[in-house]
Amino acid sequence: MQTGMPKTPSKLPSRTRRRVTIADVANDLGVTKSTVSRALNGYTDIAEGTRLRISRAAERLGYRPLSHAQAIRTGRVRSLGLVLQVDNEDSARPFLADFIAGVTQAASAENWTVTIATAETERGVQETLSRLVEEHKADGFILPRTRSRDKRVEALRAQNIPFVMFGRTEDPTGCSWYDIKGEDAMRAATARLASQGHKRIAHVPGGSEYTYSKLRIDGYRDGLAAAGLSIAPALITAPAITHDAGEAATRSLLMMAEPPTAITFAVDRAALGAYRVAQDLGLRIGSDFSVIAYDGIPEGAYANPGLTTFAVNSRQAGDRLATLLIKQIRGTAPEELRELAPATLVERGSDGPPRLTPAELARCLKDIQKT
Amino acid sequence: MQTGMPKTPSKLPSRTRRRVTIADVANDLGVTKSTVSRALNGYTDIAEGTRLRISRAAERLGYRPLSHAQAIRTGRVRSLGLVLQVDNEDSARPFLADFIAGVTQAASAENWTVTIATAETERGVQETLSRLVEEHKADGFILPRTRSRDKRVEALRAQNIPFVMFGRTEDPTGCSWYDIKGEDAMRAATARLASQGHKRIAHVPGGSEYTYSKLRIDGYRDGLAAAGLSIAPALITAPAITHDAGEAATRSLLMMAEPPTAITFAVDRAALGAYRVAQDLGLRIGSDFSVIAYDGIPEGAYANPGLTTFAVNSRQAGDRLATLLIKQIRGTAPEELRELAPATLVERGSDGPPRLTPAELARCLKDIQKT
DNA sequence: CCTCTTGCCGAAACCGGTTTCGGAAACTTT
DNA sequence: AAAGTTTCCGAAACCGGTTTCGGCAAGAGG
Repeated sequence: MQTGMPKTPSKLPSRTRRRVTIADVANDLGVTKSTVSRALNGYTDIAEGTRLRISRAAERLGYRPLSHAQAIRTGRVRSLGLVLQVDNEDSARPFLADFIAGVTQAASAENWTVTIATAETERGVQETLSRLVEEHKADGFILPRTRSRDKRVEALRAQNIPFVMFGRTEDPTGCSWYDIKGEDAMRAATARLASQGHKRIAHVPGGSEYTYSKLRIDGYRDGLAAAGLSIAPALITAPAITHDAGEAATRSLLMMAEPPTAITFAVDRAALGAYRVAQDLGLRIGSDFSVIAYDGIPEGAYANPGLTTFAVNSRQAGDRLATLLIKQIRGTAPEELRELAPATLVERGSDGPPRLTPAELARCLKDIQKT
Repeated sequence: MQTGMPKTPSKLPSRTRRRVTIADVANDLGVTKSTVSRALNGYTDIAEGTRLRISRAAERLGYRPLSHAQAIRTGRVRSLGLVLQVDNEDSARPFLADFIAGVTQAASAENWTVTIATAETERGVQETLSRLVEEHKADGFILPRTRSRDKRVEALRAQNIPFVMFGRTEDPTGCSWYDIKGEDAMRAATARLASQGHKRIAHVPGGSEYTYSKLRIDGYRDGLAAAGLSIAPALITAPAITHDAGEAATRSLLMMAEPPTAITFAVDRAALGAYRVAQDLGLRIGSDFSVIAYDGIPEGAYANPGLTTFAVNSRQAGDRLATLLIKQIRGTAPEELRELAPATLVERGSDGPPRLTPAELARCLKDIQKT
């Protein structure tokens, strides 16, 4: 028996033809690897002529450094990490493709890649993130859906690993973020409804664990105040981010002695729940009561009447987040990497001047109940 | 001036605390790196006792091999590549989150990761793929949306790089795939409609460049034949995969002298276009004419009446694809890695026995046109 | 003309692993 | 007891890059 046989594993991929390595480039020009490496990486102690010869030779030979070979010395894998939480409920996330497109596009532009992973639970996300960190599969992370108190943030901050948040958080020390000014959107929504003549405007907030929810409530309150309307705590319902929850919230609002003639929703999906209520009760959205929401999901366009909403540009968000993260990994201080962008109003048919006063609406609803 | 200064770059991340390397584990036990490596990688020339001591020490010290450090010797980065084409039209892909969840879950289970990238055009995909291949960012690739003649397949096959397709292709040599039996679904759809009493059943196919389109047409034809119905070429429209195209296709069918009383759509989204036609003409879907489609997008549930459709399990698809790909990378022959799965019928309200005969429907439509 | 810089590059170490090779010790076999 | 096998592990090379260190040659300054 031959002794040179491997004792077990080893099943190296049968490379069709060997890669072009840095040594090949060096040999081709009669210089050393180190010279090639420095020339290609912008060191200043290389003569301009040499640099040119080297980069041309590299080009000609089709040399591509292996990022994992570089990583072993530099500690950088040139990859961004993205861990998504995919719950069963809202796994159908329409923005996702756009968001990912934005992230990968910005990464590609710098010749970086994106390592993606998913988990179902919050804990799962946490574990997956740790695994990626431990194996150093990415140089930094993009954290979507930031919570007010976010364990991911705490973990990464403690280990001094670069990250950017999509959304803001309670304690911003050492954090970078990109976020949409949801508070401005809700303020504008309320103002718009007020100027249409609505006197009682309600708000259905999003999940209370997320920062955005609080911000949008603030915006709603500010809008009321600016319009000189009083702030009735009863007009803010329990959080609702699903169809069903939105439906329930709408019903509870219309059941009030003095129901609102307009409802702002922190989230489109919840707003679509209101359509079911309207259909059920025979009310017309946009006249009997108005709805303005936030997100800009495609279903909103197909609803009848179309949902007036503040749309966020997910692709741009992904793009900016990746860009900010790369900058941070390259050394920019996190505090300098913070961006806010506005949501854009998409005017459709779900809002308009109120046909009825709150009292009239209440009476009308009572009539409907009887039949 | 100190000479030890770097001439330019070098900005190594200030590691909080040094990683545990294989050398640390070796020193801890007084053995060599090579022993640790072989023990941890299942070589047979390591005493069982030693293996145990080593793996326990590794565990205790929290040792995690860096995959990129391994990759430099083994040529494997333990990562799956996924390049998505995100066109503007259908960037909102509801399955995507599920699909990605499936892929990443299966990858994680084997301690692999997923490298994701996107491009807008077919050429862009091609280029992105090449880049990932050249830099060896992944050991193999998952190709969604396979075309009958697919350049990605040709390129990867030529370079002998592992890949699996979501969908089938014209020339299957050296190919692995996972696919849903769309042909069976369409056959079943046609059979179902025939058994409900429909005599004229149309089909709106998907994009002709994709294999699935041809297969579904085949299924539709088989279904007609099995039901003893004649196959009229005029009942197969131009391809339609969007809302608008589906609407146009539906209109053209209803405009016929002898219109179909049932339409099968290769794609849900196109089927939703039929709803607009129905609303426009005051027809009732499910009685005036029936619709059965394929895909199982969430919007189908919200349509009125709900869209009867054959749903595909995207999550499972992603899961299986990743699993097959990993097997292939580990050495299984591609030809042995082929799987087909059925779509599952979701019965909702868009189909049912025809209220009218084709002739009556035609007359009815003519009446509507006049007014 | 001699020393001091400076510019530029080669030699060699290094990064964290894997794999080859060979040899000492233990175990069989004759 | 000698010779042949096995078992198990250490030494060292290797993978493809990056970075340090030092030295030669050319130019600057005295």
